[in-house]
Amino acid sequence: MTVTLADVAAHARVSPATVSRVLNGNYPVAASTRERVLRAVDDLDYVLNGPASSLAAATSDLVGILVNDIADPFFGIMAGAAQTEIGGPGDGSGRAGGEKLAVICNTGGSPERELTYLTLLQRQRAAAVILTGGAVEDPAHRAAMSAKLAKLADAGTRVVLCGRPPLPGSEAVVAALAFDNRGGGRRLTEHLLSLGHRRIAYAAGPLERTTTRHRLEGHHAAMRAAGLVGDEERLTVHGPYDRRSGYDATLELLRREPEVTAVVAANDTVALGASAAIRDRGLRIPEDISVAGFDDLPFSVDAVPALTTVRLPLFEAGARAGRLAMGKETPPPGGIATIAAELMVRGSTAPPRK
Amino acid sequence: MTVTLADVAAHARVSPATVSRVLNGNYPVAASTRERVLRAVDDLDYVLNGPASSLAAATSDLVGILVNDIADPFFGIMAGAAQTEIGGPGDGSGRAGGEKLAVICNTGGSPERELTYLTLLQRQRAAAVILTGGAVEDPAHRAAMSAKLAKLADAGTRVVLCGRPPLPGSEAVVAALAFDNRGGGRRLTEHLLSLGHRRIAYAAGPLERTTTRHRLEGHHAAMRAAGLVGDEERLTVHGPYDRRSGYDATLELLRREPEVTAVVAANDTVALGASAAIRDRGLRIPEDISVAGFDDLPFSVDAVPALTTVRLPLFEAGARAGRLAMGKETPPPGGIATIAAELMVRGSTAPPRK
DNA sequence: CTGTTAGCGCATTCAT
DNA sequence: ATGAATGCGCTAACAG
Repeated sequence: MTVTLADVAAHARVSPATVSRVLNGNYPVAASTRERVLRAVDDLDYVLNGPASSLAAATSDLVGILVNDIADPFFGIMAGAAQTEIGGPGDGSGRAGGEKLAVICNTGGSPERELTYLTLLQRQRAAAVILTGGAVEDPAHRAAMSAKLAKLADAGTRVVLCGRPPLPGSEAVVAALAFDNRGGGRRLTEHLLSLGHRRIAYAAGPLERTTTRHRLEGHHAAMRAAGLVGDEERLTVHGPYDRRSGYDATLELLRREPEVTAVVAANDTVALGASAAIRDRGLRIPEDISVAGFDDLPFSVDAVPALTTVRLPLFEAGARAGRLAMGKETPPPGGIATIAAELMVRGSTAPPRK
Repeated sequence: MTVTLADVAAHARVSPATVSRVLNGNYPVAASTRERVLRAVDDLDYVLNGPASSLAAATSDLVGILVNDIADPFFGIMAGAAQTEIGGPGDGSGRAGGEKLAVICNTGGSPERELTYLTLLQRQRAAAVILTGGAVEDPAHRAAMSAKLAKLADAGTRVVLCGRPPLPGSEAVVAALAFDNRGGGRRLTEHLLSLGHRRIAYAAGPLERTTTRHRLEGHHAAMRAAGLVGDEERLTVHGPYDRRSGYDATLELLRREPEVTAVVAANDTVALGASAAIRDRGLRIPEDISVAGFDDLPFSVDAVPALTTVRLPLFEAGARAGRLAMGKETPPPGGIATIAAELMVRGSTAPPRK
């Protein structure tokens, strides 16, 4: 019923070994034979048996890309870019030659699912794994991740981090591309301070995430440098990276401190929710309250007023991670690269009212 | 170096077959033996060899989810929902039991890549495939897709369509969940007509996409019913489903017909671009020009003014597609279900100026 | 309920 | 440059 490599060999009047060599292309084969084999492949509509191939070769062409929330363009952009780089342009025939199968796995931000996906990819003998976005900081989970990544690396899987800080003590990782969340956060708050803001509230992300912590640390560093200390706890509310969270957090922050003149959000999506809350309270942006985000997602420039934020080169970082995973690019020195974050000043921030 | 099932069997003092049965759980095994085996698995830190397993069983636990553009939340939401339903809640141990590996594949809207991914999944002997979003209408590609899906189905892969109309003449498909794009498009334009609009421009999606065509047909049906005929060509501009396209299309439409009082966009993202163009031309929304979108993505309610649009239950549809792919839900009668689209009237549409 | 046996389809030695 | 033979690690009959 199903066509095998042996069928192709018979049809082309060569040995199975020759067909294998033609298909994998990593061995000299006479041009005429190759052509005969390829014609047989087309004639019989043969499709390689991936599992059999992977079993024999002890490696597969699967590449996993783990994301925290695929409904969030932050991850969609990175994952899509990585996949483009890995999948290659395709040969236009739909026949699928030596292509890797780059696949995206959505952990939903759950540490358990993250580990489960890694196990599943390990089971498939994945060629590479890319981990994107902030990591959960729980020590037990960190240890479990280190161990798992080490095992993957042992089995020949290349591990790349994208938008995630390097795991201390894990030489398993080929390369780590870390965003400068701390620096971006600091410059953003410095911008607000330079406008004259002093009472700045922060609608933060989930507590135990590296991304959350680093952005917040940058904010605090700027505040401290301006001599603004002591109100950190009161002017910070944590929540998920979604619109609703930004809305609720902002209402709570305004309740705690009605004199707030600026709200910094954990990311652009949260900033959208924050803006809605501010407007629903009858306040104007930026006249009454300034709002700032982080990431510079595509919709941010279209917010009204346009959102001041910190741009992360998500597409470029994802593409680079893809190349690193493919071994198409040499890793940065020490395996670690910090990716710059650029302040984007737009209409949502302005000097506070007198 | 690498632990095999035989090692586990030796360690647990049972036969390899018994270990296999414990791991797959689809065969009676004495509780005491099972426990012994599981302990051996943990002791040796054994991970099943997926390729070997798939080869022997002639089926894998891979499920593919194809999307046109993963950076677009329209797809991210559906894909994430499907993946949640397929991956299951996880057992919290990260050990990965009988889980399927649900993976997202980004075609970038390219027909070639769509076919390539299907071949790759076919090669992996995928358990199921979910195709999301509009299809390309080129006849050659349609034929190639039908043939490919038939082959997949032959090999035991379950095929589910989500947000994509059924492929005529393809019984390969387990179920097709189609959005009521036509009905939604019609009701949206009827809403504008009822407000008093007559000169309505349309910033459409890519020409050859089913989604584009159906939404446009709904629009035309409403216009025709109102006796507005003849200006279709002049008041329609096609482009990709992105912000930039909406911006450019709207400038062009305003150039062609300065008296336009409403712009309907192919989707919410395009509507964002359209809104920006309108504002850049010094016009107000909705006082000077009304704007409407499609999909009701999360950010649409936060646009200023909030975007009138057509809500598609993306999460629910994706989840249902996931269950269908898993065989956890019985397909709709005839394998086809139409998913209702709900008009969401918000601030971006109002009666035209006198 | 458990053990034995025989492939699954291919890549890769070795030969030639 | 090609062919023949071996085994990758597991599942699925079939016995018992």
